[in-house]
Amino acid sequence: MHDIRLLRDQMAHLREGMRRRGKLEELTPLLDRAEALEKERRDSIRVAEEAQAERNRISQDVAKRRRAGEDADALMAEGRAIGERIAALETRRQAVESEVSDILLQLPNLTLEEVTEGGEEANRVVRTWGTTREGDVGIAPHWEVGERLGVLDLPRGAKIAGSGFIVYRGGGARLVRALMNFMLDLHVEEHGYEELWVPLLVNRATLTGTGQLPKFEEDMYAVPSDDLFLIPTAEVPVTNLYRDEILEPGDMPRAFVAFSACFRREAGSAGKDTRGLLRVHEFDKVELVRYATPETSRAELELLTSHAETVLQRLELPYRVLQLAAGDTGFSSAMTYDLEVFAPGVGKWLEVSSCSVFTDFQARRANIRYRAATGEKPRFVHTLNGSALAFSRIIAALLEQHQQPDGSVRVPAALQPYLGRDTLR
RNA sequence: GGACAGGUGGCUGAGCGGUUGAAAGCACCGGUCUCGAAAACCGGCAUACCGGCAACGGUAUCGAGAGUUCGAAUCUCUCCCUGUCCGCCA
Repeated sequence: MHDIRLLRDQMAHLREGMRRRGKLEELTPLLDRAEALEKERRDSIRVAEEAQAERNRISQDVAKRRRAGEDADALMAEGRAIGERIAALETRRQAVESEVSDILLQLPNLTLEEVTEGGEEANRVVRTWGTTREGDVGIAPHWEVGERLGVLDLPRGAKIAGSGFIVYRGGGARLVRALMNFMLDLHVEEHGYEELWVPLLVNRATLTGTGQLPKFEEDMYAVPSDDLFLIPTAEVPVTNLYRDEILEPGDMPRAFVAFSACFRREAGSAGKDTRGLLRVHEFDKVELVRYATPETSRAELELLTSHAETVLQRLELPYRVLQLAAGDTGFSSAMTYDLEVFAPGVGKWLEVSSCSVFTDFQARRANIRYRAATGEKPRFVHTLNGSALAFSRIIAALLEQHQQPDGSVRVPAALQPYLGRDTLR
């Protein structure tokens, strides 16, 4: 969410930001409306507050007369009339304010200067790592090798829950557990993150804080009887950890890592990438979240991304890093790197991580602040997050990239102590 | 799920429906005293928004929301949270 003050004194800047995302034409009516409403909002505040001040004066007079034993009926009648006027003004003011904030919630974040303009086609590969097995013949897609090795049981997953719900078994089940421990240990012990274990069910206030609500309610699994939702990512509970709080000097920066299952209805993507593990309703993920100061957040994006990359390197999976163009950058993000790993069995680059800096866009919405020094005014933190990493696509990539001619799968050295074996066969 | 008891400023804790933004204490900041410190004393000390160059003025906020009233921290209702006891349960 943007600062409402932008509507007052930085309209040109705001319009330019929308243009860079390729959204100016679409959003111009909203921007114009918001600019006018903000003016009306301030006018209506002034008028309503003047009426309230008068009512307060009258009430004081009533009290004074009462104490003096004088008659106050006329004043009370006047107060009643003003009360009605105030109610009307308040109603109007609330309508204006809620329309402004509705619009504000629909405007995407401003991307950083260095983010290139344009849509998906303007995404830039900033670096690659490792050698892909693109073109190697005879590499089976992960669902085939997974079923053959007995590590995946897709039909039974579909039976007990539905398509897009996975049963891992034997070495596959242990692989999930191994990935969890491997990634958490790496980030805690080598990268300095605080480990968290968080609820998978969260309330509306939390989802509103990170922006899933009110706009994306349809994308989530819900428990209506208790008004709770299954989290689509650990970003939601973790970023909200300090919602409505002020961090004191010395509490910054913060770095959190959490494992969680993630639940996505994928309502709009039926029929796309439905085979195997590429797009599922429930998957596991280790998520990194950082609270930074405005001065360091840009540099922390590089740091966070490098932490996610380390996981891929240790798993010996070739990958590339994409810097997303403004038009492809997510709604709340100011700058995003996507990490894509190559899966030779399906012949595709798979997105396994998205590392973003949100500037103060999320923090304003979730009201997460910090004090740089004792006595100073609180400022909004800058939030960052990135997956490190999402399991199901990583498992797909492992089953394909490390597939041997005999159909077995080599386990990368970093994972062997966690998995207790060097080959899945 | 049931029964009680609560939710007031950074903390503790007062608060008859009418100068209560809110007593008092602690903490914190400044000053006096002191070689310095402690103690003592004096003063200051919430946030947000609106208007104003500013001084300052105004409005709102006592868990959240709605209501009663000329006027609500104080009365009514709904919800949320915390504590204790009971029930149920991995």
